[in-house]
Amino acid sequence: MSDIYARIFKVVQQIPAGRVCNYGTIARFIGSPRGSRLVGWAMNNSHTCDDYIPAHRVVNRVGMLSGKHHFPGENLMQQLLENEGIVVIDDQIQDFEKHFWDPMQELPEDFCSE
DNA sequence: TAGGTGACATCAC
DNA sequence: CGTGATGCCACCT
Repeated sequence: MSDIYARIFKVVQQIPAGRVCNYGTIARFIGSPRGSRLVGWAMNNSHTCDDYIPAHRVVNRVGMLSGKHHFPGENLMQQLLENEGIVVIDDQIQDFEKHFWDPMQELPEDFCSE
């Protein structure tokens, strides 16, 4: 597994329940400001990681469940989020800004340097 | 080796 | 303010 994956998974795993984050922010935090697509790609391959990756807490910049179709079932992603207290309507997270979790602010500066 | 793809983001019109 | 086009990085065929 590439080191960048380790960083992505590591950061995603730090997202607390009831919080969400977007691809761009994570991409910047791990050192690939333009690699937002890599984060999504990593989520798609999150199953390759032995640890559990709460990929449902990672959405696009507007808080839309762009990747719900990649989860098993019809609306598992939405169910998981709602189960954590997040209101989701029509694949759109309500009050996204309030639930937003910023790794730059919540994690130590050197977290990505490990 | 080269070309195409993707759970995005951003700029231009 | 909405839609379209381009850039990005790593991976796969």
